[in-house]
Order: sequence, then structure tokens, then C-alpha cells
Amino acid sequence: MNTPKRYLITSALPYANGLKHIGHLAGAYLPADIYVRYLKAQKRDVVFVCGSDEHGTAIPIQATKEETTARAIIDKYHPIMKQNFSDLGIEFDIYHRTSDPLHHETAQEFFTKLNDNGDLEIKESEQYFDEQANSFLADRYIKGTCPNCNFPGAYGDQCENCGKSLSPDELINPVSTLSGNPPIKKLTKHWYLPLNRHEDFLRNWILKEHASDWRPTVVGQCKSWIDGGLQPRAVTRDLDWGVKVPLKEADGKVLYVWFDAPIGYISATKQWALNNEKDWRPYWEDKDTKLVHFIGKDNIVFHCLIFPVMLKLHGNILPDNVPSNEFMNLEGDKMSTSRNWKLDMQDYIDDFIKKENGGSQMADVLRYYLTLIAPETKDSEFTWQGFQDANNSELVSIFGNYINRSLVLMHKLCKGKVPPLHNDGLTDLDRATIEEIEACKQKVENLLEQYKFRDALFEVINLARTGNQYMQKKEPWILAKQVDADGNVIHEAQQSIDNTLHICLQLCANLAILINPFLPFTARKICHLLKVVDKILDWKNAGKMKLLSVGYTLRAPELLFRKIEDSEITYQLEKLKAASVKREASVVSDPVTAKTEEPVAANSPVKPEIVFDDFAKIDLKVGKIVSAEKVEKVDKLLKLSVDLGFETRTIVSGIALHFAPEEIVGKQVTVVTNLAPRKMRGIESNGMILMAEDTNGKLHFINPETEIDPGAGVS
RNA sequence: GGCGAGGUAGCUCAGUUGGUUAGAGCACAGGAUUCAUAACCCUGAGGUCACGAGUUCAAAUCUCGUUCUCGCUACCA
Repeated sequence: MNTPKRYLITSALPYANGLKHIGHLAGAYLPADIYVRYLKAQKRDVVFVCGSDEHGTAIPIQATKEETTARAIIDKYHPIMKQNFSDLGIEFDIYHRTSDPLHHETAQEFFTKLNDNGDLEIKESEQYFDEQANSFLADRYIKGTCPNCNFPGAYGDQCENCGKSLSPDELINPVSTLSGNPPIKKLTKHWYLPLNRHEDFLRNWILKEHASDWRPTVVGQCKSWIDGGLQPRAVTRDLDWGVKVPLKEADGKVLYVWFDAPIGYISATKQWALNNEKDWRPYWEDKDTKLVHFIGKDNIVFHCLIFPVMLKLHGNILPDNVPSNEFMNLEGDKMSTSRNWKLDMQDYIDDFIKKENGGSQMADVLRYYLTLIAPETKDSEFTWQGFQDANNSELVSIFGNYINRSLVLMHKLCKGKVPPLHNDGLTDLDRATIEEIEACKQKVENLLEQYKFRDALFEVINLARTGNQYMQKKEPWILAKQVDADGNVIHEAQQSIDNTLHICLQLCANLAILINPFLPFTARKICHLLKVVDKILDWKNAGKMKLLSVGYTLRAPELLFRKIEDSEITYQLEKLKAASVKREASVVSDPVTAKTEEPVAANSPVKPEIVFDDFAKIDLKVGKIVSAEKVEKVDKLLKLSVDLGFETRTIVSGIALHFAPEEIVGKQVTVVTNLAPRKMRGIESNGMILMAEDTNGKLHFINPETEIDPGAGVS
């Protein structure tokens, strides 16, 4: 493996619509920071960029929720996120933002080049338009009744009640959230990135060239997408929040957020270059640059398929690796912002780092545990108990304790000075220990180069364990009891004590260097205790045994980590559960989006008023199920034959998860008989069975109290 | 239903191209020790490697089936 000339490391741009939780931290920011700190300790040429992603419809939506403007939202969250990262020791070379003019220029230039080269397609389509607001409506700006669960406040892209992804066309009774009026359909023009043109490139590049050096989950996910068929993807949309499409004919259109966001890496690099009087170009154009994207698995498609296609078309380098992490669960459940099941970085900072017994050592504790359980190969599990255990029995008991006992012993047995190493007195154990220090450096290095952060961290802790074992075997405190008539330790014993503590202290210094990428605050604190400058943390010093000069006075020991009490853990567990329960309770009385919605949807779960004639259009009849069978290869559908008196019809109904075919034959049901026919799975459905859903989500038939003749009208 | 990733000790996870009694850390039990934040150190117990077949001299590892979890995707008039 030859060393690249320079590195460009990116962490996924966090979306500036709210606080970010530790799942995000563990997925994209912490591993990147560790990697970057390691590279920098190696004195490599590396730039670590990140920034806030401030476009997309969710920003104005959040603004409505908080009753403010989009600009105010991003100006609120950008500095908070920046500070959160800083408090946790995530040290970007630049934390930029996509609202910056430089980014707008960069994104526009990117679009223009692709468009000029004919790499984009233009298509016209009908989209919902709000006449009063004179504006096309993003999916998120259309609300209506969810066709899946009948929740009246479903958005055009997703129903927040049942979680189903939707398209605006699926909504029943769509309404614009801008004016409250039903939208009309209007023709609009959009630019598309034809991913389908690049299937061969992607297949070859990922599935062949990177089949073995990328993580299996990443390659697998890409394969799944590619095999599923790549579609042209809209690059622009009708919205007034974002990067304006740089074409006269595209007034009122902006770049789709997925298109402009990754370009944010480039504009961030440009800004960094401006700040530091550097040239940004080689970082994105020179083949000798190693580009690495750190992301969570939800971002794989963008960073492995879409953005590389964009980069290739634009003439940039491609990522060398995209070490995506899986997800981190919390106490047995998925982390979720909407269900409030999470631990925000901000909350951890408030509850641990900013406390009197906290400080930056607590930032390192979180970094330690998150790295220990990093979801590198599969989803992992954050538990507060695990957090406490990792701290108390590893950081405190093994690592912190080793450093502490080394310093304490040195003060007691070596007069507070680094003792000399008497070469003629070296034992096999001494030599073996020295060799282990050197070997540890190599192990950590190899693992980090392969993005195996968890294993790398283990090796460092293991070196502390080695130190403990070594000290235990040498027992300098026992040797110190061998005194002569004057009470002085006899010569041979003192020599052995000197050698032991000399090696122990050099090992401490090595620990500082090796732990530095993972726990930077701790590394600096060790340097302070050893009275050495931070320069010693250069990676090239690792494995060396001459980091501390003989005879040098060291500081009095201070503890590196404190124990975490049971009460702190119970407090967090209760807090987590309380917040999540509160959330559930509030959903019942006050729908997810209550504050912002039109009164109708917010205050009463009733659809807009209609007149009798509207109702009279619907033809409802009682029918009787005469046969039922499961539609093959589909989860939810049953094919029913329903006797309506005057005829027997085939109706396909999505109730298979609730009823077995045999148990519903003979049941009476209410049928909408004049609904337009619709084909599902190749079967034409002529009508619709009315169902009621209880609070548990279970479906119930709507039928007459006692059996009556099929075909009876309902009104 | 399709595709992808998983199911290994109480917990969190390793297990390279199939090869001797399946590993680590933590937790647990016993012992030893006191320099150290009752920390460290030593020893030990603990697994039908989700389940069932098959290929093989040999399977946690390969093949097929079943089942469960996660992600993407399809179906809901």
C-alpha cells in the first residue's frame, strides 16, 4: 500500500433542522475524527470537512413548526451543531454551511457543467400547484388523508401516523398547506440525472473493483440498488428554499437538496483553502488524493451511487472508500427523533460534560463507549449499563488506574523523577514488554488503515492491560522492602525498581500517543502529567522507549477518569423513558404536526365539510363474501368474491394481515360499489370493502347488526 | 413477495480462502495481592455457533429449505 499524497475526509453533512443524536455521532463523525487525528499525527496532508446541510423542504417545514423563518432555523441549529461537535472533540478543519454564497456558486457551477455537457435530461410532468400562493408544491407541502391508515394529516411524501412513504397523488383530498386550498395539477419542467446511463460504470467500479476493500454491507446495499434498476433522478424541484437553478427558464426552481448537499463537501474545501491560503483543486482533482466519506447506512445510495456519478461527470476524483456504519440502537429500540427515543449530543453534553464532576474527560468517555460498540459490521446496541461498565471497568480500572499507579509508584519509589534504565539488569520480561509496546503501534496502525476502529481501540486498552500485568509480575513495592541496615533499599532491588518504573512510564507516554486519536482530551492530560509537550503525540514517536528523559521530575498524579454512579444511570434511563412516554401521550391529544396545521385537521379529526350531494355520489351496498383467497406473493392482499344480490364481484382488499381467507367467508360487509375499477397485482378490483380501524391498528368489518339480504342499499 | 445484511457464551462482539478440544472483553465464581479510583493480577465456570437437511475424510464456515431481526422495495381504493 503506497501512501497517498493527500487525504480529503468528509463526514455526512448533518441536516440543520434539529439536534443530532449519538447515533449520528457514532456513525459518521466520531470514526472520521479518529481517522483524521491518526492521519494528522502521521503528519499526512489531510483536510477534514463537514458542515450543515441547510436546504430541502424539511427546513421551511421546521420553520413553520417553530413559527419562524427558514433562515432563522438554520441560523439557530448551525451554531449549536458546530458547538456540539467541538464539545465532543470532533475537530473539523472546516465546518461550513450550504447556505453560504460560496456553496451556491459551487453547486450552480456543478449543475451548469453537467447540463452543458448534456449529462442531464429534461422532463415535463404534472405537479400539484397552489393557485393562491402561485407556487408549485413540494410533496411535503401537500396534506391529505393517508390511503393506508386514513390519518387525516398525512404529508405528500410520508404519513407520520403509520410511517408509510407516499407520493402526493396517493393522498385522498389533497390540500395545500400554504393556502389551505385544494391544489390543481399543472405542467412543470425538471432536470434529471439519468443514473441508468451509468449502470455499467457503477457495476464495475463497486461490484468488481471495490468488492473486497469496501465493507460487505456497503457493497451489498449498492448491489441491491443497482440490481433493482437505476432510474433518472430529479435534480431540480419547485421550491423557493435552496440553490437557485442557474437558468433563465428555471425561475422558481432550486436544486434538489440531495444534489447540492454533497457538493457542500467541495465548497467547504474551497472555503478552507481560502481561510488557509491553500489550493483546493488537488483535493478534488488529483488522482493522488484519497477521498473517504464517513456516513451512516441511510446515506449509502447517495455516496456510493449518485454522488460518484456526479463526480465522474464533473471530472472529479472518486471516493477511495465509503466506510458506512450501520445503525446504533438505544436500550433495545431504534433511535428515533420523532418518537423521542434517543440521546442528543446536546443532552449528553449538558448532563455529563458540563456538570461539576464532568468536563472533557466525559467527552472521552462517550467517545470510548461509542467506539467500543461502533456498528461497523451490523447494528449495535447502546445501553446505559454498558456505558457505565465500559467506563468503570475499562477506562477507570484498567487504563486510568494503570497511569495512576505508575505515577504514584514513581513518586514513592523513585523520588518523583524518571528513573534510569539499567541495561545490564534487563530481564526477559522487561524485553518482552518493550517489544509489546512496539508491536502495539503496528497493530493499531494496521487496524486504523482498515477502518477497524473498534479493534484498534481494543489494542490500545490492551497495552494498558499489558502494563498492569507487567507491573504485577515485577512487584516493585515488594522489592522496596529489601532495605539495608540504614533503611535504604539495597542496590539490586533499586535497579530492578528503576527498570520497572522506567518501562512503565515510557509505556504511559506510548499510551498517550496511541490513545490520542480516540480520546484526545485524555492524551493531552497524560502529556500534562508527564510534563511533556503535545508534540510528543506525533505518531512516529509511538513504539519508542525514550519519550521521557531520565531524571526529569513529573507532576503529582491526577485521576484521568471518575467512576460513574448507578444513580446517574438510573436517572438517564428514567429520563429516556419519561421523554418517550410524554411524546406518546401528546400524540393522542395533539397530532404530530398540530401547531402548524389548518384548524380542521388539528382540532378535530374530521374531514372538511361536504354537502349531501357529495355523499349521494357514493353507492354503498351490503354484500356477502362468498369466497376469499390470498393473492400470491403479496403480503396484504386478499382476493374476494362478494355477492351483491344483483351480481357477484371480484374485489381485492388489503386485509390479509388481519384475516385468514377461510375465517371471513360468509361475512357480510359494506361495499362501495361505484368506485372506479383498479388493477392490483394483475387482478381487477371492482369496489372497496369498508373497514374500521381500532386504536391498536386492527381492522374490523362494517356490517349490519343482523344478516340481511345482499344488495341492500346503505345510506 | 423481491433484494441486501444479520442471528456465535448472561451482555457487547471477533471468527481470514471449510482443518486439531469455537475466541476476546465485560459481567460472574474462586484464589492471590495492596503501589493504585475495593482498582490490579492469576485461575475457573459458561456455547447442539437460530433450526432442519445435504456436500465433504472434515462445516460456525459451502449448498438448499425453515424461522426471526434490520434496511431498501412492491402490494393497500
